[in-house]
Amino acid sequence: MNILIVDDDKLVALSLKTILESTDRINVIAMGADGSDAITLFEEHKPDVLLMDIRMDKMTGLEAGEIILKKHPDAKILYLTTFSDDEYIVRALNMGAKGYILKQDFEGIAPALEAVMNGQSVFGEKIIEKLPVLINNKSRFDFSEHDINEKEQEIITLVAEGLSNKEIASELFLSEGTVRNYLSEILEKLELRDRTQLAIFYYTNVK
Amino acid sequence: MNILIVDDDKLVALSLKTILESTDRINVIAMGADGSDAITLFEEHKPDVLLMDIRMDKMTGLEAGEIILKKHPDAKILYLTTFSDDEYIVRALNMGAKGYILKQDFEGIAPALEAVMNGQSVFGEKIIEKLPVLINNKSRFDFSEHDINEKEQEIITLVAEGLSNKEIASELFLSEGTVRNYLSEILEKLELRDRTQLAIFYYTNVK
DNA sequence: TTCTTCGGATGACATTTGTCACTTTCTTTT
DNA sequence: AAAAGAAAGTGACAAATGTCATCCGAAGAA
Repeated sequence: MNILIVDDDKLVALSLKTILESTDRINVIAMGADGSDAITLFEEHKPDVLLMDIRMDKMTGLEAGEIILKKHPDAKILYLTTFSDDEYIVRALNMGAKGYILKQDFEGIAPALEAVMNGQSVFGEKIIEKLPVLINNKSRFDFSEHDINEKEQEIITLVAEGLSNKEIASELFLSEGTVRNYLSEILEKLELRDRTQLAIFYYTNVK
Repeated sequence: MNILIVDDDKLVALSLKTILESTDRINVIAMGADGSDAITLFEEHKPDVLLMDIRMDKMTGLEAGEIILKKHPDAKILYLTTFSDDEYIVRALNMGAKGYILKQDFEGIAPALEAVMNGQSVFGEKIIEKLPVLINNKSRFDFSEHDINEKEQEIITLVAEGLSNKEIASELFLSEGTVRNYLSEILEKLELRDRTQLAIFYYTNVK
């Protein structure tokens, strides 16, 4: 498997090369330092996978990627970056990049390359967590971190379905007063004012 | 790396096992045939990665995944499926699955598992192609079709931001009573009961 | 000029909601 | 057995909410 590495940080590029070449299936055929390098080196070597940084002088990895993909729609480009900017993720996805992983977990780059080689796409942990947000503005919320117990979660769900306290009570076989007490507790824990804000919270942060 | 395979098609499950065990780093510790198997076997073996089909009798892989992830948020679940249904992809992403790949390219499953093991997420080619569509497909609600005028829209927006009638009134330089009247009108038009349902409506249909 | 419409406002009313203090009952802990 | 917690409930209260009939003034339409 022939890889082209493009990164303006020589140190990063070199350590990547070292790591990747320690595996026997991967061969680094060339290295570049910016977007225009990426384009010329890609043309010259036709690597199986192009492993490229996003932020670079002269031409960013995204621009270079767009140009390369226009000419070679099957090019496999795997982005490598230090931060996870929403804009970048969307743009990379739209152009048809094969993945977007964070430099920080570079021990995992070799298998990621293997997967890309097999036609799959790979995303780093931090990246994938953002996808639900991008898709429908929903992110996952960890109830346990806010001391929200099982029963409270049920109530939150029902509030988010638009039920009244009375309806929730009969749904859960509790008295209306109890539901009110629970809800009051929930609102305090989440620092919200009323059930509407809770529903909003649910739809913007949970699920 | 210990893997749990769950698929109701014995043949598929067996060939997966064979393929995966031909690599030296992967060890299949157990196999199940439906969602409830997945849950019990997961509890019993605590596999590094759970490789699971989506469509199964009794309990689907998605339901099982949700249950497992509720108890073990760090569980690594990789879905394996024959088709690429939008609904499923979104649901899998929302729950926090580590990937979603098509059975058809099962030669690539081993590296996908490696990548997942390294904390990354892997998606099949056909799957990732759908993501941009999903991201840009935020359904938009056509207010004009429901006779919702300009002012009413403003109020809806503010309700969806969690403001009280009083706050909305001062925001819009109206009296609280007027806001109440408007809101009452809106609720009737949209056939909703209260502001919470309106907020929910907003977050599920608008934007 | 009247008539009508429309945006906005009032006031009154019944409900719903959120808060709080306190009780009961059952289960754990000590 | 006594103490300490949960889980659930009660009653009371203030505030917010939703509904309705009605009113007012300005802008158009007849």
